[in-house]
Formats: sequence, C-alpha cells, structure tokens
Amino acid sequence: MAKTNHTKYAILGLLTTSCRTGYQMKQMMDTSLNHFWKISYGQIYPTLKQIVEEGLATVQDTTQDGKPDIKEYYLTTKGEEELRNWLSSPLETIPVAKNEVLLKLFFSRHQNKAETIEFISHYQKILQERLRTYEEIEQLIQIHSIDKADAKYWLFTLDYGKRITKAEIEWCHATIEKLN
Amino acid sequence: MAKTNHTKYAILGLLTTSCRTGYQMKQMMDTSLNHFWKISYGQIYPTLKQIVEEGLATVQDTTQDGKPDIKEYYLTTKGEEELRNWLSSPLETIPVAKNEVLLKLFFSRHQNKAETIEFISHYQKILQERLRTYEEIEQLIQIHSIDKADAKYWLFTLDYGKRITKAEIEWCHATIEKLN
DNA sequence: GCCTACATGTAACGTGTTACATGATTAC
DNA sequence: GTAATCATGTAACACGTTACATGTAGGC
Repeated sequence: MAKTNHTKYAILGLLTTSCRTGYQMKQMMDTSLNHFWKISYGQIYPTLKQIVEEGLATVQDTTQDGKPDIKEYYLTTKGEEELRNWLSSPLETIPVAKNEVLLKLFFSRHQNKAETIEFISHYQKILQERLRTYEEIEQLIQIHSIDKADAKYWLFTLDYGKRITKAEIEWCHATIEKLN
Repeated sequence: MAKTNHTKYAILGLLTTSCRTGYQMKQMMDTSLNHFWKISYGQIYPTLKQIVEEGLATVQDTTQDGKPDIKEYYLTTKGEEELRNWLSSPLETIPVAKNEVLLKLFFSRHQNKAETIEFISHYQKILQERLRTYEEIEQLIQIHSIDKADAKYWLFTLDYGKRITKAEIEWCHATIEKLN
C-alpha cells in the first residue's frame, strides 16, 4: 500500500520557507497552517532526525547570543527533489474526514429536539468565530506582504477555509429551521 | 484530558439501529455513514468486546440456517444511558481536519503553474463524482423510506456533505481562475 | 527568585489500519 | 473445485498526542 507519510512532506515543505528549526516549524504550523494541518513536537523532532538520516536535509549547530543554541536544518538537492516529487504526485485515496458533529447528529433521534437544536446552534457559534479568525488573518497577510508572491498560496488555503466555514454555517441555519 | 473514544459511541449508536452484528455494522458504515465516519474490523470486534465487558451491551450466539453463526449484540439500559449522555455532551475541541489538498497547495509555488492547475482540476473531478453519489443516495432514501422518521437525520448529514462538496467545487473553480 | 519565551528531546499511551487466519454456506 | 458472500477475530505496525525531562536567557 505504501502510504505516503504526509508529516514528512509537511516538514520538507516548511524547510523551503524561512523555517530552520523544529521550534520555528511548530510556530509556523500553529499560525499559518493551523486550519488544515497540525503537528506536535513529538512528531517534529523524530521526523527531522529521520529526514537527515535519509539525506534529505543537513543539520548545523548554531550558537545564538542571548538565546539557546539551535539546530538549523537545510534541504539538500535530494530533499528538494523528494518534495517536488510529492507535489506532482496525484492524490491517493481521499481520506474520510471523521466528523463528530455528523456522527452525533446521525443518532440524534434518541435525543429531544431542543437538545439537538442547542447542539447545532453551539456549533454554529464556533464556526462564526472561526470565520472571523480567518478574515483577520487574511487582512494581516494583505497588509503586511503586498510584495510577497508566497502569500498567494497561503491566501488560497484561507479562501478554502472561509468558503467551507460559510457553507457549514448555512447548513447549521437550514438544519435548525428543518428541526423546528 | 479524558478524551472520549468516539468509536465506542459510533458502535453504541449503531446498536440502536437494526445492526446487531459486527459484520452488519461494517456494512452500515460503508454505506450510510461512509462520508463522515469509517471503521475497520480491527476496531469493531475489540470494541464490541469492550462494550460487553463494560455492561453496555449483551451478546447472544445465534445459529442461522444457510449462514454461519452470528453474535448478536443488544444495548442494555446502561448502554442507552451512556449513549444519551454522549449525545447531550458538548463538542470538545473541534479537531483540525488534516487536509492533504491544502498542504500540497500551500507549498505549490515550488511547482509550475500548469501542474498546480492540473492537480486542482483533478480534485474537482473527484468532488463532482462525490456529489453525484450523495445525490443518488438522497434519492434512494426518499424513494424507499417515505415513512421512516429515522431517515430525517440521515438526510441532514447528506445535506451537509452536499453543501460542503459544492462549496469545495466552487473553490476549485475560483482558484484555477486565479492561477490563470 | 520566578516567570516567560526559547529550544530540544523521549517514553508511554491511545488509536487505527493492514494483513493474516479461520471457517460456514451457496452458486456456478 | 472454486469463487463469492457471510462472519469473527488477532497481531504487527504506523501514526499521533501527551506528559515529562532538561536546559538557556531575559525581564520583573
């Protein structure tokens, strides 16, 4: 089956940005990629080690003044190749995203209507907050990086987040209506 | 952190339907719940065992003629309670759905435009097929179970799938436009 | 002295998939 | 006889999170 290890490619990708250390990668994840990818230190450091072992990157110990020592990672030519290879490979199976909201709703006939409505209503509020967050990030990108062509792809992913979240909010609204 | 084991509740939920055996549950998953939940035998059987141990269900060996023996599971009162309890509990952390499409796109400036467009275009085709599948299922439900109130909640989840898929298709279209 | 941010790392655990093993029965 | 469907189950592995351990440096 040879499933590709996406985490490895996420890190390879981050090495093409200004991210040099595991710590920086975690920060980048938690901001820019947060709405579609997540990663913990428990994965980052072992994966970085593995990437070096495979010759896809090199490490360099660097002392900073005023800050602890860091390990800086740099993509090798082989690493760049590996990344491009992954980028141009077609999507494998579209993984089924597990959706807890729908799982609960599916069995909600065992609950009274008011509770179900409350449940969806609560979810709707979460979605509205999320939408605001996306819009804030979008504005920040547009203000700070007018010149950066890199931001273009970032905006694509944000646009996705916004569109899907809006569709979800509308679904919440329609479903509540149907329940009443 | 006491994270709830969703798989256990999925099975508890299935036991409120006509599903009595692990085999039936797998089939049900692969049809009705397929677009938002998935489960393998490697999870189903051990979880059923655990559910019985916890006193949430009982087992019964049944011989069928013309077919192999089966183990039929029935929810206990405690099991029903546990399910209702879960249904009325609020959503914990909204888990970040890992999105391979967005991950690739995020790093796509290292690829030529034509390839990126091809990639999104391919994804769009998958989505269109998916949408057709949803619509077919929807029609089947409406034809076969006009009387069944149970179908109502199933249709809610399908409506979700349709709306989100449509929004995704539109995003593909818009993104391809922007890339050109 | 203590808190925060920076920085790296591992061990234990939980979850989930895949591949394999086993066997009944029916239809061809 | 052999393929397909029905039916149950486990062991090995892959993946990911959490909690913990360790240490530097700056600001209060």
